[in-house]
Amino acid sequence: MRILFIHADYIEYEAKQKAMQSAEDIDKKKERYDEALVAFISVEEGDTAIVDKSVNEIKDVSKKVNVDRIVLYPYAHLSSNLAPPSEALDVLRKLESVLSKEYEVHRAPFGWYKSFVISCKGHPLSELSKEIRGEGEKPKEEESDALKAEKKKVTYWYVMTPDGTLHDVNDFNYTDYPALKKFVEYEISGTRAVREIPPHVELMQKLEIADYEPGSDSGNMRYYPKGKMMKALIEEYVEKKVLEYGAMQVETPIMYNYEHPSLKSYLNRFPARQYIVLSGRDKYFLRFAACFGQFLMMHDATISYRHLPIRIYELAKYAFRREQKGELVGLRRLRAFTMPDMHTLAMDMEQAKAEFKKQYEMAMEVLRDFGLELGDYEVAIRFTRDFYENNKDFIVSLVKLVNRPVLVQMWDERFFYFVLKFEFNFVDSMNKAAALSTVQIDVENAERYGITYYDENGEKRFPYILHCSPSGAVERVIYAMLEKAHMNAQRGVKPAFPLWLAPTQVRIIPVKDEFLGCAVQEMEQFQKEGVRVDVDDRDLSVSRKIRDAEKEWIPYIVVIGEKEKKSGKLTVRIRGNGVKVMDREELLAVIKEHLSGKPSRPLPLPPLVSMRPKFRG
RNA sequence: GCCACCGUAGCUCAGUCGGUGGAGCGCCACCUUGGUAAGGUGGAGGUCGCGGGUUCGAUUCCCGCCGGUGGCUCCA
Repeated sequence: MRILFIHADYIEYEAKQKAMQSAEDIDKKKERYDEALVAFISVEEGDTAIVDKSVNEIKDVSKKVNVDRIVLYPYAHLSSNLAPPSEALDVLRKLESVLSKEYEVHRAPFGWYKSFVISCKGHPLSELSKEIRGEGEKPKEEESDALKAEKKKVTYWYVMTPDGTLHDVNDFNYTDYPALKKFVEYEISGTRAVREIPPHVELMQKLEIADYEPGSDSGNMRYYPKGKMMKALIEEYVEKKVLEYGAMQVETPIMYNYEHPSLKSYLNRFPARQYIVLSGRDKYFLRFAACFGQFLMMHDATISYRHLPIRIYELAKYAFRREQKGELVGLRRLRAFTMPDMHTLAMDMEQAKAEFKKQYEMAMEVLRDFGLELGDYEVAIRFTRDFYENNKDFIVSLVKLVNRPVLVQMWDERFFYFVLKFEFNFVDSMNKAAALSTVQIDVENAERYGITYYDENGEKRFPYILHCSPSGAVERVIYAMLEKAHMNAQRGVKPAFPLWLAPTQVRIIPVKDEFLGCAVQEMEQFQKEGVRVDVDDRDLSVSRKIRDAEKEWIPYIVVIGEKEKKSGKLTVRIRGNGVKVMDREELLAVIKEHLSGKPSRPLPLPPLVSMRPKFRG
């Protein structure tokens, strides 16, 4: 059976004349139905056996478009393998009677030439065709171009273990890797989550990190002082990392001309997801990654094989993707986001692979410094069959580096621009996955952009290009940290940020006003050492101030009163780890150990808590 | 983009079967000077998301829009 569904504002039809002897007798020739799901149906040989299945298909579609009125419209033109009219009418009547139990069902007369007018709603689900077959029946082979293109997309899913074995995703034993299981489900079938606000959204607001900005387009956030500081630190950290790795930092424009030939052919590969900027009569699109500017720069550069590999880096601030409304969530998916983007030109596949592996290791280090360890994220490695056949050991070596099973996706033929890609994916408390770090080996864009280098013989050649974001979007890193903290809290572990990212690292609480002076003196000692420290000078009880500090996830809370003034020691409440009496130097040593090698920034808010506005509630 | 639900004080929410509203937190003032997760009293604060419609009268009912969330689709 073949069905063409149209979700219609209305359909009108009129039976004109009988098309066959066995046409139904009818009393009313003209009908009109509003707000209906119209099913144009060709009944094929043997369909009597699959009436139930067809009913379910129709119900399924009705549910998706949320209609309770169904019009069954006999339509022979969808198939060249029609059932005899008597059988067809019988099947249609059965459909009608079964569906009538739950829906308002109308059936257009069978065996008539009819005129009709239909108004299709035009949303993505409003036009849909289905072919329904019984078990064991095979579709007729028709090798259209579209089908061939579809075939290229044939993808194979596996789980690869560190010993290099490819396991069927359905047979793999996930007992020790529940998050991998969730990730695999998310990738292959999508997940169904219960209805609730994502935990990180509540946290980003409560902690005054980021918030929605109704005055802008959706997916463009505001960042409060604490959030801005965290973002800046993350950016500085990644930047330091890639510069140490050997990248050259550049800056390129955020908007590009629609008509530029290289850009045009790149854009045409993808559905329109750009922000458009009109400047006078010219049309520009906002970049969705830093590729464009860097590729155009490399196009104009003169490069020798002796220079390779060369790496250029830019913090794409912002990258813009006009994602669909329904896809935007908190900090997980945005329309404007900050993405560290590094491109490496490699002479040949060997060099590309060597770089790929180093960047993979760098990405692991980067995530670790954000407090995301192996096991907090799931690895996906994707490649073409060709690449796999020629580089099995290389791929296995990547899996060995993380020493845990990873999701593998393999395509028969290349239909993206890359032959190899990995991502580190964070799986959140709602079982949604989001890609963080990624590296890809691009075999297509050097040619598209005319990026070349001169080889030993002075011949122009196209390099391979690696795309690398060691951390993924900065906002998404914060999302992952917040979600991890939330999952910790659910397990009874106090949620916290890595010390180097905590907006306040040490809070000093004077027991009463007369110790405020001591508290401020103590604060200055910590300030001198570059620690983000503040004093809660508000007229509140000690326990109240402790409570507020805990709610801010402050790692070290120092209470100062009579005792401390006399002894010169500090009473320190260590987050999640009780209260300890220690020397200032001792505490400083612990803090400095955590901070070594990380960028630092001053306190994002006034040092006296009483001087701070509330940005939210 | 589609479907569904939601939008009341800065925040979290209650309420009005159509007659312009309330609590807790926060804020302000006063009292309290405190020892590791909420000290007390009082006060100010609202175009009930925005725009139309119905009505003598709309925060409440209807339509449209904006924003948020979930699902679908999507995710270079």
